Amino acid sequence: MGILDPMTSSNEPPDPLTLEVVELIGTIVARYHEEYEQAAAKHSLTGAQARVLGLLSRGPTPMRRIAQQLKCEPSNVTGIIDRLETRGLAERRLDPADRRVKLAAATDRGKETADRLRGSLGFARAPLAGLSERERTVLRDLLKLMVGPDDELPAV
Amino acid sequence: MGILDPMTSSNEPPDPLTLEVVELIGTIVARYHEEYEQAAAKHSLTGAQARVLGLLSRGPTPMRRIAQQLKCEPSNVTGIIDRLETRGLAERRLDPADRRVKLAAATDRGKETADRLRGSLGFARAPLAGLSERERTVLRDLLKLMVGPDDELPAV
DNA sequence: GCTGGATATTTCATGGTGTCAAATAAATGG
DNA sequence: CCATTTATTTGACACCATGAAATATCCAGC
Repeated sequence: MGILDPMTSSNEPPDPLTLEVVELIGTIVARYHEEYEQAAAKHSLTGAQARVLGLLSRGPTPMRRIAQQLKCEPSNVTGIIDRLETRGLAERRLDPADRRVKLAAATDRGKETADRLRGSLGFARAPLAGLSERERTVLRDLLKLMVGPDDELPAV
Repeated sequence: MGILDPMTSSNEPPDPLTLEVVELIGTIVARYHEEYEQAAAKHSLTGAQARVLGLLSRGPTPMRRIAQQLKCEPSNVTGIIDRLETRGLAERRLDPADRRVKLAAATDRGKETADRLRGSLGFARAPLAGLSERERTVLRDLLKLMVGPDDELPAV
């Protein structure tokens, strides 16, 4: 399971090395979020709106699926899409295959915004610039080990 | 500067390796947050409340300082402390040195809660369990390179 | 000492995010 | 055809967050 899996958060004495890594990750997480919000704000979007718009830019998506990716209740997505819709960045379409579902889709303006957003989100590149290709390869492999088998794709 | 430093988020073609690392970090960030919220929820706290309680467990803290650590407006802290206070986890004290400031402090119950919280927050240990000591050392060094000089401490 | 400007906190209005429960509509399987 | 399940929305509520304005206090300079 994940980082917080209760079954594995044992009572072993936390060794200093592990604690150091944990703290480093905490720092990275804090920066990542802070800067993600800032990037979104530059386009007058909240973090949630930016995330959803990013999802939509991959193609029309059922409301339910968005909720799953965001790990929140479907009723919450309604509001987020509402706000994107009133700003002309997204629209609702009917799914011809199943009349219960509504597909949220990015409008052209929405796609543009998502593109510009992705541009300013090249961010995590910056700190990696200080690493050689060899170092980045090692880092990737270690992170992969940490993350485990990729059965779910990130919504960020 | 930080991860999102606009001066360095250049227009170079993003190489696939870097993108992969970025995505992995995104995954870790998402998990970290999700599981932090869950851990807080187990103690009937929101993420923000858990963070503040963690801060308070280090000692009485002026409202202003809390806002700085959370990187939010002071007026926001008022509400968070209010809610912790009505639940008997925190209290406001007057600063004898400066009668303008109020010190938020964890009550005994608040300290207990913070301790239990810290316990369930050993989480990031779990995914590191799969790494050997040697691997963790390499990971630490690479992350250190990424994070850069530690001039600010994380509030998470 | 007094006064003017800075500082710390709170209050109020407002908006976004999130949950839960209930309503509606449509699919699906007996 | 009917009961059940599934997808979405609505409404009520709590929390987080901001910004502007009010209050109280400090502090510097006169």
